[in-house]
Amino acid sequence: MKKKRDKNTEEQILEAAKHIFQAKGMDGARMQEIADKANINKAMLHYYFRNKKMLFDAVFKQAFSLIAPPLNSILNDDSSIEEKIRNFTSNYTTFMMKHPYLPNFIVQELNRNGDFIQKLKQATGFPNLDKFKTQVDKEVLLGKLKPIDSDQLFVNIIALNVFPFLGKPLIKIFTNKDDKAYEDFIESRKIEVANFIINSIKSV
Amino acid sequence: MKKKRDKNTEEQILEAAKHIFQAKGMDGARMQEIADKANINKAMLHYYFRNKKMLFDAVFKQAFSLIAPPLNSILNDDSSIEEKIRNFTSNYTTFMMKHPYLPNFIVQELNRNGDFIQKLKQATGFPNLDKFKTQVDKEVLLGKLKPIDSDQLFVNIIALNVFPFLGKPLIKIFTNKDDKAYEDFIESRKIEVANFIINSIKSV
DNA sequence: ATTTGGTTAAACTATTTGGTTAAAATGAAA
DNA sequence: TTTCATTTTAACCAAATAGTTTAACCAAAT
Repeated sequence: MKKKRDKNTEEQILEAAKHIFQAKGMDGARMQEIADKANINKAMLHYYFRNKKMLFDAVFKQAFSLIAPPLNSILNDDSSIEEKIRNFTSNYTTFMMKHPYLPNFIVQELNRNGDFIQKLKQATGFPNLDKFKTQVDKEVLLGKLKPIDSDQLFVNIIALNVFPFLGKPLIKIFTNKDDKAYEDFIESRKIEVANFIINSIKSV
Repeated sequence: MKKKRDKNTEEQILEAAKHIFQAKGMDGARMQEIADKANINKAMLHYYFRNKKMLFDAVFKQAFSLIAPPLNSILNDDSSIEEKIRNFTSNYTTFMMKHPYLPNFIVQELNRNGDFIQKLKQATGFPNLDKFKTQVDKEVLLGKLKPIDSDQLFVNIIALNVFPFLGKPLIKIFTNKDDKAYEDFIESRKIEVANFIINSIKSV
């Protein structure tokens, strides 16, 4: 009467689903392809996750949980804005280089399916900007930073760090880079982007 | 023996296909849905465009042609880098506000289908960065700009202008904005982003 | 009026695909 | 060894979907 619950199978499915969904999206992915990748009978996908939507949600939630908490912790530590920016830029680029499909996957599916961003907001570790915003305002008041709206600054930081992964194909043709050159380019952004931002906002 | 060729039908199809493909992507779009939207028999889609792939390509090519040539002309006019940045930021944001699905559509499908970016490069009006790059290098040498790699600057400009549209759902929850607030936020970026960039790169 | 090339609609086809089912295998506990 | 819940497999199924075919339609040319 004891459950055996081969945790391994469930993980194999999730791992395979992650690959397929991230590469092809919800609509482009095929349940059979996921099953094949996991070396498992297709019925198992339904046994463990009921249907495609729920399997997808599980994958998405896991992907989002990789991104959000670290962002949250950087945003809320006790360092200065300048340190936060340098820290974030370096860490996130390093992380994204290891998970290049992630940004596109999340942005894409969020644009496609608006309602399920609401569910995410409840999740623990969902980024909270309050501290960051008051800190920016304070440093502006103290004269450490030039006047800037904290939301604008936040979006600028994210944009400069995330876009290069979203727009990889565009960047490669526009700037005539092969894969190696692109990788070097990204690598150097770990510090270049931080400098670019600090240059712009730091008081002289 | 004369052809009647109701040009209108073809345009209706393209218009409907544009809407559906941009909202749902290649995989999520349904030929029947496109036909319904165009108020036309599904067989017409195949009569005019042969198959789904070719219809999609036509839509994509048209979308890309909306984006690329204006970028090219701004990049290659005779104004200074600072003017180019202000000009581009304002014009592109205005344009994107009228076509909010466009950036996501292009980025998405380019990431999905790597090979057809090659075809685009042949198209006339494909952006050429040479003049922009030499101009940046020159202004750096003249001391007008602080030292910066022209590719990095280019990507930063694009990132700051395009990301806010790609990441609309993310921005809305992270910064707690409803649709109106988001729109105001974007509107103010028409000048804020240019200031942000100029602040960073202009020599003091 | 008839022919003719191009256009449109309706019905149809073949295949793919998400999901189901029923039976077989597995393995821990009694 | 028997029992019995849990896990796995193979065969199915119904709906959806891209694409095809065939015949009707229409406007202009003869």
